[in-house]
Amino acid sequence: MEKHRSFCPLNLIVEAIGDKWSLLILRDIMFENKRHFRQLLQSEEKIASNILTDRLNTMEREGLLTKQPDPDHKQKVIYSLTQKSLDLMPLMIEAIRWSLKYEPVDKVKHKPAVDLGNSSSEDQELLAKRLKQMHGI
Amino acid sequence: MEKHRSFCPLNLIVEAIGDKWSLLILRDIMFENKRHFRQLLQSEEKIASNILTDRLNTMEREGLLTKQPDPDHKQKVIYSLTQKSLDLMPLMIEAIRWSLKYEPVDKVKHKPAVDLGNSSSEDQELLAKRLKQMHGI
DNA sequence: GATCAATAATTGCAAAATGCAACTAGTTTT
DNA sequence: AAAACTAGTTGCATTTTGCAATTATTGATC
Repeated sequence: MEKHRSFCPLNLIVEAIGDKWSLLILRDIMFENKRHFRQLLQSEEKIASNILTDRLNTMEREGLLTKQPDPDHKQKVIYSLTQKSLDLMPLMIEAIRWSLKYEPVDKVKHKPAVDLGNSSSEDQELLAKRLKQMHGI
Repeated sequence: MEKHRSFCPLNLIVEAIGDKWSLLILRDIMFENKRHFRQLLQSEEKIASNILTDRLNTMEREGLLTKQPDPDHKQKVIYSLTQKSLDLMPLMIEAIRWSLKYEPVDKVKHKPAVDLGNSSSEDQELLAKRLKQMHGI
């Protein structure tokens, strides 16, 4: 099952989150406070529900997410970040910075991301702390 | 042709380099000093030649690489970094750090990458400068 | 100058990943 | 009881990737 093309750090992260959707799902959980399947389904990029299911399960298996039943709603599942996925924040911030420099980012619609790209490391620490509380890490 | 799923910075970078190979090709050019097709073909991960061709062309179109004929070797092509791809270095370093923390990196075989992950920002600046010279940026 | 090896690809076909629309079984709301 | 909502599942079409063989051109060797 578990087979790696190589044990190069860059390859390993590509294998882990280098598909077209995983990082966007984590973005929505991390920065948009989405915690339910239905919310994640409503991303701007319009992920298909079967892909979403697959990615959520894969990322759970990889330790990037945890699932728990919603106590207020028997049919809802709450998705939470782990330390492992939270630790992708620095990478995501570098990604945002790069895109801001080179890609046609909609800076109005995505002002929170822009702000994050420009935030100090203290602000990032603060956000990380807040997320850790919210996600019970 | 040019159609984006959204103009979110994270989505745009995923669209640009979020496939299974682009980042590894850039890694080989950036950190392994590979400059020719044949060298890139010999990556540890065993990329197929048609995929390599496709990614090189795509990345050239995206401004992540430039091609030039090798003056010493009429049938060789030299691939060079651009400022745009060089500016992915901070992201790659964060990626390396994350993998070192969470993935089964072979730290012996990939010592240069490990060292890069642990390097100071001064060392990174120095490397960037050296690469800029080598690639004529 | 004929042969052989190396170069950057290209081609054809198989396999895997993704996309899309409809559907499901159970749950909550009205 | 009916309607709407929940996290998925299913089936099928399209796209991307993987693999092996092949190609046209150039350079090096004999």
